[in-house]
Amino acid sequence: MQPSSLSGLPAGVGEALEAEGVAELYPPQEAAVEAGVVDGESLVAAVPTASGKTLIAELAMLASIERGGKALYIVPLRALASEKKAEFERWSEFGVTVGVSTGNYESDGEWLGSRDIIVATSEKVDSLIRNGAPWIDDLTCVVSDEVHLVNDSGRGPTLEVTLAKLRKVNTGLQTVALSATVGNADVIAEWLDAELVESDWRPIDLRTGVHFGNAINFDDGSQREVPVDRGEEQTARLVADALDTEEEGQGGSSLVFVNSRRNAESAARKLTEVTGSRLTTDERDRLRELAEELRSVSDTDTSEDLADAVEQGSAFHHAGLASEHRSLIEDAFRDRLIKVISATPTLAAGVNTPARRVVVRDWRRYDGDFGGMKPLDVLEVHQMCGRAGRPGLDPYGEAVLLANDADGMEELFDRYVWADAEPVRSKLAAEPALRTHVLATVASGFAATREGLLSFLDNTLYATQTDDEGRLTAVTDAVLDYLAVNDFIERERDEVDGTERLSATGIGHTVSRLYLDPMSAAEMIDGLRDACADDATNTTDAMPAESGEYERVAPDDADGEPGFGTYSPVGDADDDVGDADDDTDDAAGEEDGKRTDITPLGCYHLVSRTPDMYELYLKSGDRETYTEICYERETEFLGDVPSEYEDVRFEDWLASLKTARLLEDWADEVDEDRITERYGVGPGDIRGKVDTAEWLLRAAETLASDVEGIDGDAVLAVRRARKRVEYGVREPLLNLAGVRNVGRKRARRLYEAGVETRADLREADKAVVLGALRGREKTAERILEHAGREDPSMDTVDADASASAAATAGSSGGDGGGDGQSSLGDFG
DNA sequence: TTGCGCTATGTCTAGACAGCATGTC
DNA sequence: CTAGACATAGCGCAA
Repeated sequence: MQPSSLSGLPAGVGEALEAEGVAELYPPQEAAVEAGVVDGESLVAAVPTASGKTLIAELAMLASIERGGKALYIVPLRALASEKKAEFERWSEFGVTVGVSTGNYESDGEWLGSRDIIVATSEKVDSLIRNGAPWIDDLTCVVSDEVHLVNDSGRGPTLEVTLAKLRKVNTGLQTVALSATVGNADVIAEWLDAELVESDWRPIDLRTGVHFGNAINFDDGSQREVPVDRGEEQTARLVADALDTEEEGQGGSSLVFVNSRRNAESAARKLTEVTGSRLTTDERDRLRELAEELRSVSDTDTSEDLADAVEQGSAFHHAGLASEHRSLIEDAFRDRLIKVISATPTLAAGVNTPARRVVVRDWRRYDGDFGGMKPLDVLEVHQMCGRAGRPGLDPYGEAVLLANDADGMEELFDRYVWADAEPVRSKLAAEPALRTHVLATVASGFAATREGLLSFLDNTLYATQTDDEGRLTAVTDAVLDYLAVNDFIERERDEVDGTERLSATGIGHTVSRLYLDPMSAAEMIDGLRDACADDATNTTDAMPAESGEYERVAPDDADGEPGFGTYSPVGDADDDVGDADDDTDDAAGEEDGKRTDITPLGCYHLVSRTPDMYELYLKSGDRETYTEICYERETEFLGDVPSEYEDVRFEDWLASLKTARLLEDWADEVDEDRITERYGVGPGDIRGKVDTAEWLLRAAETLASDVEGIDGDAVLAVRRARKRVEYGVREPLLNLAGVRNVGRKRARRLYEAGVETRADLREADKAVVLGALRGREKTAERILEHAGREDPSMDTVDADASASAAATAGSSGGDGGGDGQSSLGDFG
């Protein structure tokens, strides 16, 4: 079937596709057309990755737009949103416009309504529905990419409920669901009233095999000789073999999947021996440049190790990397500059990074709940394998699993090579998921009674899958109780017909719109109220002692009451607790003359113990460290501190305290590398935590001003804490850090040089500013401009030496151009 | 006593969505 | 029911 033979598309689209090289539709695409995607039929396409799924979606969207409609494309990852947008923008010559909306990035509110195609994450779509985005009603076509995500217990329910809502608002909405090949695509099709196209067809052949001994044994019965010498690593040998195989003059790059960050890093280091000796001089030069760029992203060991490996043509990839690291690596890999990446599953589901050969080195991963090493899902391994085969470069892709012996090889063949992916199962009937979605469903008017709610939930995948109707009802009732107790919904019995009416309270609406887990909201409200109540009854001793030591007093009543231990301050310090270099006293706190007992640490702990913040893991020794801090700073926590004897709860509390301390360190201008070292995290983790904290603190501010019993001082305290964590600076630097292109580092340098505020920036001696910014004229000019200075030009200005010295003394190390990584507007 | 190399024991473990609008004399 | 890479402590031994 030729693209130009399709009717219903905007004029010229078929020809344009043919000009792009799509002479014939792929078989699955043809099947989709036959099933009626171009005519507005709903469709589930369960086909392998990179087999032209996107084109199926494009045909549906373009045809829908041609009929005067509007399309929504739901992506599973923020990073994919921009990738898809760029892809769809090639239709702009046919008048098709594209907009993106994710938590991160938004191509302007009102404006979205005028776009023909909108790309968004499922959570963002959910949020837009909750907030009543007007264009939702205008949708005629929705595409859900990677629908098998409904199987995920954390995020699946959101996708499920969101699709149900879209279809409810918009009867006759064309639903196109793109899925990996899963065990029960038919059930998904049944749920969505859609036609089903299922296929294993791939445009680039994929050979899957298992390496054992001296050869890879492929699923098609062929073998490839890859002898492993004694003392040599299987992985290294396979990567070398791919590189040495010249196909059309190209050595093939590889992707190695491993099961932990540490393994990813150590594998990358080992693989430098393979890649380093196979580089041209030109590649070496370009890699050195890339390495410098990577180093300047962040002053951490992770950054350094990554750059060292990259200089040799090898890289690692995991969520501890900063996002700038990740995209630099991905781009360089696509450009074939980097020869091998060893990665955790980040890369399996993320942006498109095909390789000639994929090596699945580890097929088991630690899982605490499982109690050991758990075999990966078949679906996950298939996704990894699916990354093999670069379109236009490789005649076929190779995916290789590793076995140590014949038995192992047989097991891998049975378990993964021959196996079909697991069926997808809805995870909706769980309290955390329903807590959020029941509230949102009631708040945004999709249901007004318990029965209405249950009948709405009948439109979900869960309902079409389950044979146990009772379970969903039971969990829903439990959740309704929870929401009512916490004052998020109201239940009123109608005197006439006896039905129970459900409605969201004011605060319930707010929680729904803020996209908070109601439990997070409840925790934050309780904590802040508690602090304000203490404040009112206890104004004189509410002041936290600056350096006081606290000694725990065991609960005085040993009866069965599950109460909390009581703690009281003790005047005399008898030992030296805490790092000397780590004083967190915040002199600036007193500057406004009004002391509130809500400290940043208190705020950070409050949001850290919320279910919306995922926990940092307590390592050995952490228990003691943080128990100690818990007593030392007992007065700062908002709400009750659980007793040390209440094991599980206390453990969670300490884990949250660890997160809170990380945030506090960040807000105290502790160097990034100190933080990564101290908490055992990567630069990417810090950014993630900071972002989440920022979001939750902002939500806490909104809640606090909406709710009874929380005073204005508390709101201000939360705001201050939020700004400090947002910019990563102490109080006095807040003003400076608000200037674009001034992050925590530049703000500190300017401050040390005597430029203390935005206003100073406009008045200050340019030589001083330039000195503080280490002589970088362009940076200085941009900053002055953003500060509102009339004449930002730095021509004829010489850097002031003493300012430069003061600035350097203030911060450690860190050269390279990309400093100030905490500022959003930074560029390379 | 010092230094070395070995083994027993202990430690640690993937990923990632959301909101929101800034400041000024 | 289930792991494995790596670091560190602890030990025996030889010089």
